Amino acid sequence: MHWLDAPDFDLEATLASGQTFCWEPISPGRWQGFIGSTPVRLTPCPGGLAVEGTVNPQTLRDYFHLNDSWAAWLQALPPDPVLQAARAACPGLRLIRDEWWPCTASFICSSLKPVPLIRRIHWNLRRAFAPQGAQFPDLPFPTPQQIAAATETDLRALGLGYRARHLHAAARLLAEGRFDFAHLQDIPTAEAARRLQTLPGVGDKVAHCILLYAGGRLDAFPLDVWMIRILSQHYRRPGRRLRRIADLHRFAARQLGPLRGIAQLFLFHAARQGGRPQASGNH
DNA sequence: GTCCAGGTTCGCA
DNA sequence: TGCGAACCTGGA
Repeated sequence: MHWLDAPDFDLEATLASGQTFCWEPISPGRWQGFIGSTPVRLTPCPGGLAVEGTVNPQTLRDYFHLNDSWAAWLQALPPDPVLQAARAACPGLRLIRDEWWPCTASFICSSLKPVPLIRRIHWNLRRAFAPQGAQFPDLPFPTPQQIAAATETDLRALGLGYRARHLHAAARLLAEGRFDFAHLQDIPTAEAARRLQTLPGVGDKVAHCILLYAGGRLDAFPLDVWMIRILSQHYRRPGRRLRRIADLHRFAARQLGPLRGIAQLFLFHAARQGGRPQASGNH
């Protein structure tokens, strides 16, 4: 057990905010999970975290952006009143940085599921592909090869529903080398999102989640029902309706700037604290 | 029993 | 292009 100095950091908000599903609560406030393939248990303490595990402190800091660049990014966000209110509502919220495949697989499973159920599916996958009876920390996320080798029926039994077909097909593309996350590195975010959408079950929203939460693309902007509602409620200009996804992305870029992924994190979290979004049909 | 959840895909104008 | 319906499932 060691100690990590982390003032102004809200572990609970960060891990429960739906960015990552690689963590599960084990008792009030206490979480266990994985940074990449490294198992960690974290307990919040005044001014920081108690850390169980062999994780390198710098790795932990990078994962939660507990470093100088975070303050600089916050400084660079636009002085937008709605965004400032959202930031004030949860100043300790941070962006995390997961690995490509667990992040992608989890978000393929996320459609029309609330966060706790997505997390359950994620951990079902870890447990289903581990040796019988294995427990934390011996629960690595299954590889694309492992998931591709399973059947769709196997996956459905883990609570995936119709998403099983998508996850299985996406895993096959990766296992067969027909899709490689490395090819996303040096291309613009919009192009990277288009390439990610060649994976079954990955549409615009999920692609942007993957780019923000695994790719570290701060200009990725997941447009879910919450964000669409926020944009239309707070930023809509009279007489102009934003309907098309491309229009919404352009509008978000203008309104929230190149770090709009960070802005999204706060806006989304603040909106969720406020209650359910209105039913607004499919998007 | 009914409704809904951080969406994607498919078919059809 | 753009719209609407279908899709699994668990929890309120």
